[in-house]
Amino acid sequence: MTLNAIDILRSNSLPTLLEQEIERVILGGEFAPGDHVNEKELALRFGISRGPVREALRSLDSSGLVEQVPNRGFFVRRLTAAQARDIYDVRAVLFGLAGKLLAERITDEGVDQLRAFIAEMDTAVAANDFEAYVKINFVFHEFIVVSAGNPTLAQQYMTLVKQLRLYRARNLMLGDSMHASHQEHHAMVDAVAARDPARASLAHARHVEAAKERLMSTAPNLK
Amino acid sequence: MTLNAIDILRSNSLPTLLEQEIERVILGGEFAPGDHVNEKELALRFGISRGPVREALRSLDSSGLVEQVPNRGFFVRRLTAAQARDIYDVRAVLFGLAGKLLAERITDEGVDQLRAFIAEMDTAVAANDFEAYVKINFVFHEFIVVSAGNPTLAQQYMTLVKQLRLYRARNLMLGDSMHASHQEHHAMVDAVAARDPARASLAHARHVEAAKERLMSTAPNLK
DNA sequence: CACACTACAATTGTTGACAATTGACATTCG
DNA sequence: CGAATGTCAATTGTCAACAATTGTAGTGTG
Repeated sequence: MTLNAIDILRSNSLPTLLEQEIERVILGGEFAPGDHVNEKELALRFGISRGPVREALRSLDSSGLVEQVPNRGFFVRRLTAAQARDIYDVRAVLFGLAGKLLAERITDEGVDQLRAFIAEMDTAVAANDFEAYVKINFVFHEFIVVSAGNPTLAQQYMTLVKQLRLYRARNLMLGDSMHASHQEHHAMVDAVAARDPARASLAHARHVEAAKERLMSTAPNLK
Repeated sequence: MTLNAIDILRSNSLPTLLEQEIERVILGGEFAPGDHVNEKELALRFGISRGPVREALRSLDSSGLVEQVPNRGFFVRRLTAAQARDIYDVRAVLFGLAGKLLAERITDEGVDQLRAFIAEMDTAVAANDFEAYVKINFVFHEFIVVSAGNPTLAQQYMTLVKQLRLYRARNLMLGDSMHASHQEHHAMVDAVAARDPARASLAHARHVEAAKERLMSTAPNLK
């Protein structure tokens, strides 16, 4: 089901669309953490005035992806290791809640979908296709928090996932991390399929905690 | 320690200050959920142009306090009972984490401060001074999440607390709720003072869950 | 050579103007 | 009388212009 252009404009204004586009540009790696985000260039690039660009950047500031410095402009947020750790801790409890809610409400079709994600990631792991794994992993996580049925939870969780991409972009995931990570995915889905909220909550939270430890062990610097 | 005017402007731009001011106006009850937030009037009121007002409102949109409708403007967010429940669920796990972290790192001075808050609320409860209780309660909660030492947690938690004020503004807290609420505060602080992370986590999460039940039992409508 | 000062281009912060949209009200028609 | 249409004021969305700020480069001095 696709929206036509009129419907798109009816439900989105320029700053909203811009926000998504700039977010894509930032998280896509075109900007590094700490990079200056030039309003004028962005306005030229999208063929619009600076007003809506500033509005979009304000939103991204609130989402924690950029930081505004008065009279100097917006900069892609730079995360310290300590900040990344903090974000992971919050993300872990949120994901634990998502796992619990999911186990309480999952449908048979939902379990099938989760298994399908697992199979896709199995394939990527077997082929050592890191890039494919990361993509499916993102969609898998998003599916989980959206399916948990609590929009506030999904929004807060995805905000943190995006913030962490600012940190992870600097640190490559190692192959054995991918394997370990995926073992945890199996455990998560097994718990959900068993409709065991406590086990699912624990498996989900532990997955994020383990991801934190894996990431921090490959990036020991505190600053 | 007060900043002089130059320092304030150095570290804040107009939209940032405006955001805080508009937030105060909204949460202070001047606007009801669903009310239209008129850019032009706000600009006149603060003696500035509409540009910075729009930027500030964009931020508040990202924080979930207002909602933007294309070509119609910004409206104070209206929460359904189901949405409020979702927010409470997320808030509960966050507060649980805050309690755990606090129990792990609280100082003797910190415990004294918590006890001081409790004493103040004891006084308010004994005097049936609901208004004073609500104020101290807010500061008490803020102190807890800030003292937990995880800025991401504090920011996400306070964002949810503010959002819930949009819902609670419509529902008065009853006297017995205040008494029950405060019993839970005692349990929370006892667990933290005992440096028992698991007990503190449980007490904090339960407090928010109980607050949810109290609020929902006084507002049965789902819309 | 290092530091201080000056000039200036680039950028940010804000403003007021104009075009587009919407809701409220009045008028017309069946 | 109710529904449809037209009008218009208020407001939103965006733009370009201007003032203010900042960083950089060049120059002068000890």
